[in-house]
Amino acid sequence: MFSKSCEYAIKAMIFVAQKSDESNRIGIKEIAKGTDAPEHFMAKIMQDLSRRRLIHSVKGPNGGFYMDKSDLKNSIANIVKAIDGDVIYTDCVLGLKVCSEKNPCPVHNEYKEIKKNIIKMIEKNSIGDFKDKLDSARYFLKNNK
Amino acid sequence: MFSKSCEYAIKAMIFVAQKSDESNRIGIKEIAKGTDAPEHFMAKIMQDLSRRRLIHSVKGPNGGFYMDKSDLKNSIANIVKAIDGDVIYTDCVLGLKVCSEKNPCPVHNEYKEIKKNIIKMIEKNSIGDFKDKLDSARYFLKNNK
DNA sequence: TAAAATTATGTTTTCAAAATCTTGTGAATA
DNA sequence: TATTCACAAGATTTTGAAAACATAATTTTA
Repeated sequence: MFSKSCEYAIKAMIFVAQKSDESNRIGIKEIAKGTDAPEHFMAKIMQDLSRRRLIHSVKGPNGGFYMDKSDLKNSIANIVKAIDGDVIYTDCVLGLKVCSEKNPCPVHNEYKEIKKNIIKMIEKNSIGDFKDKLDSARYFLKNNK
Repeated sequence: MFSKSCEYAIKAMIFVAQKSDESNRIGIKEIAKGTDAPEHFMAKIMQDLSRRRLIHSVKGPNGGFYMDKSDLKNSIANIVKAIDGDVIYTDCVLGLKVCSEKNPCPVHNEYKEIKKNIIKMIEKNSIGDFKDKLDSARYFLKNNK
């Protein structure tokens, strides 16, 4: 569904949303630990996210990543688009280059509804929504060992 | 969603369903051409499918692949399971090793419904259904050049 | 014996992951 | 107050493994 990078990105965004605010930043090491991701790989993903202005970062001592109010309003879809592009919006389940109403693959109509639901799911949910969920402590970003 | 191999497998199954019967087999070259797939790669996939008894094959002159009545009853799900295993049934959108009702990721509940629809889609549709669709000539297995 | 699937092996490409180097920033200190 | 040091993100490169794709040899059978 999503690339590994994208999975990590979503988890990281939710994690930072929950753990940080403007005056309380959080470093890569913690983010990697908290999301069960390889540190260096996560660093690269955080760079992408910050370059695309989905998250704020501060260098130097006491620096780190944080999200402000407007960052929290970003939808999951914005993250997905930043990392994976718009493949989820355009791709055909059977991998046809062109798959449309005029030129449908055999499963096009069946999949159309599903795709609609997927898009609805990632667009209607904002990072802020998940912050609240995680606060309730019934949801997880990694498996406890 | 599905692996490349799995996409090819589904296309090949639909193609053979449409083009062959017990006395009229179809060779790998034709299958590859008809589905826009690399010939040798497709050969390997056809082997898998035949080893798992989702399709029939005959060696030698005038040999090839074909589907009998019971083959046509196979669902898309059977192909997916044969090639990709049950990842589609068990995997978490965010890549958690364990993601369940007891231990849900933040998007678990949202994705649950979507997964249900995906499974319904691949289970309710048999290869035979798509054979009919393709016969109607409004559907495509490859892009015309 | 020729046609076709089957088997085995090899190459290329892609992607996740790791390592390393660079840049910017705050704080201590001489 | 200028200098230096340490910390943390930013950027680039390298490595490893898996997936995708290709070639060649081997059966099987009409």
